[in-house]
Amino acid sequence: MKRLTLEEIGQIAGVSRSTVSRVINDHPNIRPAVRQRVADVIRETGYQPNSAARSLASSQSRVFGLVMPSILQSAFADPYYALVIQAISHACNQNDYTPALFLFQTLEEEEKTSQRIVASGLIDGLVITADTIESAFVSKIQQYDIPFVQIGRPPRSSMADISYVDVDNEAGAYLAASHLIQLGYRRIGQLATAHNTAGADRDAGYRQALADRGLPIDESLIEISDFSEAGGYAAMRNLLERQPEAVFAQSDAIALGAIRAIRDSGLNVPDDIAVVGFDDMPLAASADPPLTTVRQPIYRTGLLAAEALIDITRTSPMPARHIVLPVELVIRASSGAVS
Amino acid sequence: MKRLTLEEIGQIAGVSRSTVSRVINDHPNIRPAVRQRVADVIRETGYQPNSAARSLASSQSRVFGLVMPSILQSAFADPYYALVIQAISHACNQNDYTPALFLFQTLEEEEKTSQRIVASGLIDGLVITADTIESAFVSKIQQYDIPFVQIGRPPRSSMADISYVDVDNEAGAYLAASHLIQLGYRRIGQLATAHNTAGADRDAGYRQALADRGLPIDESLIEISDFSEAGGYAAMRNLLERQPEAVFAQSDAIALGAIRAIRDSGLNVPDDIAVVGFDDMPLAASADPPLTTVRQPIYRTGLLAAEALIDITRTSPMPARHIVLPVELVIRASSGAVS
DNA sequence: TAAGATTATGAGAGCGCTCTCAAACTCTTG
DNA sequence: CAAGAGTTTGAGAGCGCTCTCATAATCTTA
Repeated sequence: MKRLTLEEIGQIAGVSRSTVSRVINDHPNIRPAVRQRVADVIRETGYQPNSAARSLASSQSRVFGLVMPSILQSAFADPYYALVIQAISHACNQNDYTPALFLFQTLEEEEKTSQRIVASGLIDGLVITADTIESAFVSKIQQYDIPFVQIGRPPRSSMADISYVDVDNEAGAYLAASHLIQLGYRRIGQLATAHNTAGADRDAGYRQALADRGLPIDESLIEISDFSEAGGYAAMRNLLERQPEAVFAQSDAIALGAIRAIRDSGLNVPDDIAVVGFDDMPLAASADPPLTTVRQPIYRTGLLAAEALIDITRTSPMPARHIVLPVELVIRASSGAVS
Repeated sequence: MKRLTLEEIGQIAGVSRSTVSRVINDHPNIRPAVRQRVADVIRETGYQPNSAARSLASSQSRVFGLVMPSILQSAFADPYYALVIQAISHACNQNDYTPALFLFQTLEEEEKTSQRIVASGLIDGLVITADTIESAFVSKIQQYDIPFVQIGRPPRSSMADISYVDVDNEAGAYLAASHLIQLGYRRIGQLATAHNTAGADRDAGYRQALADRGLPIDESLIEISDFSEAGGYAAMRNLLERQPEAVFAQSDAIALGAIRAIRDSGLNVPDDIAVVGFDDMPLAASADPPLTTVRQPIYRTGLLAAEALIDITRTSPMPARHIVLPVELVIRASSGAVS
C-alpha cells in the first residue's frame, strides 16, 4: 500500500499541506468545517505522518529508550523487568511514544550502542534501570542533555540532579524485620546484596528495625548474595552455620534459594527457620511454603517512570523529581505467622 | 553537548558533506588519505549521523519492531520472552538496528498503535511472536509490505508466504512421550493447550509416539490448559480422576502446576505419576523433583529471527524462509528415569 | 604529452514534515 | 460601509541527510 503525504491529504481535502499539518497537531484557528473535512480524509485513508520527516522538522522523535546496563543481563529473566517493560510500553502506547529497548550484554556493546543512542537524536528521553551504583552511562546522557528518569534511586552523591522512581525499600525491610521480631525471633539473619542502592536501603531498614527493638546487630548473621535463587542458596548454606532463627532475604528469589538450602540441610521452614522475602513475585504465593514478603508496586513504578519522563520532556528545565512508592507486608506461611 | 552535522564534520576535515557521507556509508572511490582523515574527525568528535535525517533521505529507519499481540500480555512474564528479547536486542545492537517494543494490552491499543507502526515508516521490519492462530495484525503488515519474521509457525493456510523461525515441537513431544513409554508407562495423559500452532504440533508428536508404539489414544486423558502454572494445576486436578500413570505437559509452567496438583492430592512425583515438561526453563532444573523436559533453544530462536529479518530487508523480494530448530530431551527425576 | 578512460570530489535537488510570515478573509464598531 | 482587529489559510524556507549528476583530478596508453 502506498504511503500518502501531507500534500496528498491536502489535495484530497482541498486545502494546503499547512492546514493538514495544523489539524494533525491540534492547532487552534481552523474553521470547524475544514477541520472536520480534513480529519475525515485522514481517518478514511489511514494516513499517518512520516515519522522521520516529522522528527527531522521538529527535532523530536517521540521515541523513548529503555536502558538496562550490562550488569543486569543475567537478571533480565526476572519477572520484575517484564512488569516494568509492560508498564512503560503501556504508557508509551497511550501517549504516542515508541519504546526502544537497549540491553547491553558486554561493555563494548554498551559503549558503541550508547554513543549511537545519545548522539543520533533517535531518542527523546530515557528510562534507565540502574541497580548498580556507578554508571558511566548516566554521565554520558547528562553530557548530551537527554532527559531521563531512573528506576531505583541513584547514589546519594548524584541524587539531587537525577529524577527517579523508587519504592520505599527501607520501610519495606523495616516492616519485614519488625514482623519477625514481633513473632518472637531474636537471631534474625539477613541475606543482603552489595553495590546497589536498593540493597543498601533494605539493609538500613533491617538494621533500624533491630535497633528500635533493642536487638544487637550481629554482622555474622548477614550474608552477601546476588539477587538470584542460586545466590540465595549459597548464601543460606553459609548462614546455616550461625544457626539463625529467622532470615530476611532481600528478594524473593534469594528467599526461595534460602528455603531450598534450609530444606536440603534437613530443617523446616518456618518451624526451624522463618523466612521473609522482598518483591512479592507471582511465585511467592504458590511457593512451598507460601512466602511472607514485602510487596512492591512494580507495574506502578514503571508507569510512573514513563509518565514522569513524558512530563519532563514537555516542560524541559525543571527540578529533578523524586518519587518514592509505598510497599506493604504480605504475610503468608513462611514466616510462621499463619499455619 | 551540541550535536554536529555532516557539513560541520566536512568543514573540520576540509572536505564536502558528500565525501563525509561516503565515508560513513562505506562507499568506494575515496582516496585512502581522505578517508582516514574524515574517519579520524568522526571518531574524535563522537559524531553520529542524525537518524531522522538519514531515515528521511534513505527511507529506511534501521529500527525493527518486536510485536507481542494482546493475547500474550499475561504470559509476558514468562522467561521465554525475556530470552527472545535479549537475543533480538543483541542481534540488533550488533547490526546497528534499534529494537522497538510493541506490547498490546487491549485490542483497541493494538488497533491504534499498529496503524501508527505500519503507516508511519518508523519501522523497517518486524519480528512478531504470535502464539495465537489468527492475527489481524499480520494481514495489516502484509498490506503495507513491511518485511517480517514470525516466531512460531503460522497456521498452515498462510505458512507458505510467511517467514518464520520455530522449534521442532512435534519431534520434541514425540521424544517426551516416547521416553515415558519406554519407562513402561501406559496410561500417559497430556496437558495440552488450544488455539496455537505450537500446541497443535506438540499434540501431534504425542499422538504419533503413542501410535508408533501401538498404544491407544485415550481422549479422556487429554486435558486443555493455558500455558500457565495455574492452568496446569487446574487441568491436572481434572486429569487426576482418570488416574494416569504419567503425564506430558506442553510447557514447564504447566508441568510445575501439575506437580503441585499431584502433591496436593497426596500423591508423589514420579513414583505415583511421572511428569515431563517442555521448554527447559531455568526453574526446571531446580524444581522439586527436577523436571524431565524438552529443551528448546529459545535464545537461538530469537537470534535467528532477527538475523533472518536483517537478511530479508537487504534482499527484499525473496521466498519466505522457514527455519525449524531441533530440540532435545533432558532427563531428570520427574519422569522416574533417574533417582 | 595529448587524448581518452577512470577515479575522486563537490554541488544541488529532494525526502515529508514544521514553523514563520504574509496575505486573504471575516468580524466588529463608529 | 470603511477602517481596524482578529481569524483563517497558504507559500516558502529549512531540518540533516542521500543520491544523482557534473566537474576536477589522476591515470592510462599511444
